[in-house]
Amino acid sequence: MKPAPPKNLHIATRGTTRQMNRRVVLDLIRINQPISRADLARLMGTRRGAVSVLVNQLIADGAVFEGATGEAKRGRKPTFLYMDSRERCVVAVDIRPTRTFVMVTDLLGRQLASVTSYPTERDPKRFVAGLAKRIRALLAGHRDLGRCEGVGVVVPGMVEAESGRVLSAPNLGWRDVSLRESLAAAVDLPVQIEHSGKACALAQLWSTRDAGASGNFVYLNVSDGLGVGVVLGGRLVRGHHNIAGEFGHIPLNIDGPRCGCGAAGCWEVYVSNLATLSRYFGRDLRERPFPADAATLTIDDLITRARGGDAKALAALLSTGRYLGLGLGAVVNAIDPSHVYISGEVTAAWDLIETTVRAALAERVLTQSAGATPIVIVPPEQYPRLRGAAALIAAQSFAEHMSA
Amino acid sequence: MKPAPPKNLHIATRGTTRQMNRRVVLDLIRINQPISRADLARLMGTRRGAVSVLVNQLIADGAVFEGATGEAKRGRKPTFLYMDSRERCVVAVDIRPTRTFVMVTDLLGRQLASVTSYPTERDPKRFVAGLAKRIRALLAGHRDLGRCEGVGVVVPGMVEAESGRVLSAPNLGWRDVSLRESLAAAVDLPVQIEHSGKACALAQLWSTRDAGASGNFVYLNVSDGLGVGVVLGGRLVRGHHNIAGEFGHIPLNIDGPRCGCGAAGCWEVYVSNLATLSRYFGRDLRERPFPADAATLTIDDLITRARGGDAKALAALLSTGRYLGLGLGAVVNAIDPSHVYISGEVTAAWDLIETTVRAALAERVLTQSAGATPIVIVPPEQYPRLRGAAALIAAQSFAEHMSA
DNA sequence: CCAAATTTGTACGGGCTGCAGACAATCAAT
DNA sequence: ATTGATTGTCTGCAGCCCGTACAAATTTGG
Repeated sequence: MKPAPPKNLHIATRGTTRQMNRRVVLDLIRINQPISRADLARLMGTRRGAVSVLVNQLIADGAVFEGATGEAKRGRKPTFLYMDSRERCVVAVDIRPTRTFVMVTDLLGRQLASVTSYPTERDPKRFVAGLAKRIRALLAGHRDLGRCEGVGVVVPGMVEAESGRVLSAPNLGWRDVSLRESLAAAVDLPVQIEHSGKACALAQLWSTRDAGASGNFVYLNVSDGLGVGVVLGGRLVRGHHNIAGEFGHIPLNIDGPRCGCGAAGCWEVYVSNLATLSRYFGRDLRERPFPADAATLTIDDLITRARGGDAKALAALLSTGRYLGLGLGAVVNAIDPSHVYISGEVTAAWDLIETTVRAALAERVLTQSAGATPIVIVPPEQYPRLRGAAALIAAQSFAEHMSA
Repeated sequence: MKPAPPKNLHIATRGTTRQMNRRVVLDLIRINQPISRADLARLMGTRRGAVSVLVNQLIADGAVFEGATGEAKRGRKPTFLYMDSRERCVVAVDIRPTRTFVMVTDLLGRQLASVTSYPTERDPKRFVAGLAKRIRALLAGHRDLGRCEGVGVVVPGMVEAESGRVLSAPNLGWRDVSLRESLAAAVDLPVQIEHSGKACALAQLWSTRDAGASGNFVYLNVSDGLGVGVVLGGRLVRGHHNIAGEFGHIPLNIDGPRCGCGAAGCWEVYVSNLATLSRYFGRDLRERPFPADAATLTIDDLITRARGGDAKALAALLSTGRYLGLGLGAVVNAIDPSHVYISGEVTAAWDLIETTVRAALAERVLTQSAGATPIVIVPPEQYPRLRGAAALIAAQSFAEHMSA
């Protein structure tokens, strides 16, 4: 009789050392590709012999492949190593209240075909049916992209980690929808669902150069809602029920306007696109939900008007900027990140609102250094949310090569 | 020429496995002592031979010692192992705005002598001189306690990790005080300084049974200020500048009363002891700082009055309870902890305010499960802050046995 | 064109580690 | 006294990294 399994207690066995280094090698190849065995050894501070064994094992497992030989000023030319992402693709889906976006990427999250979008069907059942139909058609039309490894989906709401059920997505009106199960059955592919903020943070973590090294950052996605993802110590913070990071629903004012989540005065209510537009139209923010059919004007239009000299538009943006900075101050106080990444439509007006944001941040922050926390804008051209969706599948496919 | 050192990149070497298991064994002995080698092997799921080697090495290093043989129903009696905390002690110091508390503990944080306290001197230089004098006298009078391993100090403010300087402690009126350096010179002992919330969380982490296993919790200390410590994945969250976890300064209302930190409407302003007392006296919270000499009434007195039927006292407490729950909702949304620990004077009235706290928490939280997050009260008899101070030294002394 | 220098990737012995099973010591129950 | 169970140790084995040496590949210098 084998002894009881060590539950949640990291005992190191003979193979643990190999596993750890295997992971490091795979990470380094992913980040620095193309790279040679000798360069890996230099980066890791080990001998070339050690990495050769690891690399050859990864090649045998199909995680890595040898490409063309590289150039060297003197001496034998190195053989470059690449992540093996050939003939495999991922479907990334971004569900938003108004429209749903679909993209095909490779295993590294690189775009392989143009992004398509269509209006979001609010009924879960019909939504799944429509999405599955589009995914099947997309893959049938692009057989050259290789085998599809899975579908990654980001939603503006909370997701249960194990089951992939959407617990609550107020902006979609969804509650307890078993999205993963039904979609997986409809497309006959592995499906991963995650909160948009968490997924964006995950993608950012993956594409960061110094992977794992002091990875303490916060990712903010400002759009219909306010999605936040937190990475601490190189790991995405999930919390006990996988609902950590909901900074969008910390209060700016507990007596403020009501939020879709049921509470009052959440940060999200002050900085979402809807909030900015409502402010422009002079409506009371308390009249939420704002009638959607009346809002033909988009945030992009608003920014254009602000640049064109519309004082009311500029004021609405600056007001959003101020609230953004105030809430950011709370986040910085709580997390003390080394960076803050922000994406979303409103970042197109960053040059207009930056000083306002920073001033508001400094107002609430406890030290000068915290007030100087670098803010990095992630431009919409990078499709951060779709990249996050792709990362969900890529990370999983990656993990398979870790333990084997 | 050795290759460059692997910067922030966890490469596993030959000895890494041993180090990891050494750590696990030491942790298990600390938590479960007294324990035998055979029981350790069962807990870890390894063979007895493996743990024997580890244990004997720890004994040789003086981290662990063999005690009396234990009892067994059948077979050979096991030899119990203990953390070697004999003839070593730690001085724990809790600096609070009104009084400073001092206690002597062993390396496990167990109280060895009665707690003493004296009024806090606000001038840093004179404070250090007075504290050093008392520590020297205390140790001279208790030579039976063995060699002092160091002095752990908790302060209500931010501390720079490397230098041990107090960056800012508004409630003490301190700013950029090099406390560790000066105190270490005055008492000629190692000194560790830390924020009270972080230290309490650290102590809680250490005394928790399942060390490291899904250690996701938040520690709240409600007293003169609001000290918060966060533990995620079994690790204390420090952040980039060691100022993470300052949830005391997230806003409940950005237009609220001014806080000592410079911002407005911080959670701390609504739930600190001063806030509760001010509410009882009917003063406007905006008149901060409250005149200290006028406040001869303590929170404990207030609670006594509330129990005696003083409706105003009860109302003040319930109001604090409501704000406590509202802020707690923000913390739970952000961190999604498995537990919340709360200590501080006001917890003596927990039976009076619990339902109010829970109702307010549920109001702001996003899921039902999050609203049911267990709240554990840490009673003042356990001296949580002093235990936290002791843990600072114990953890360090512990770490020395990890790598060697 | 050839030899020296340089770089890459591989091969082999050594040391450290955990793994598995056997063994002596110890103690209660029979 | 015998039996059976339990503890702690010991010994051979396999896995892994470390250090060194070595062949292959390529540029540089004459």
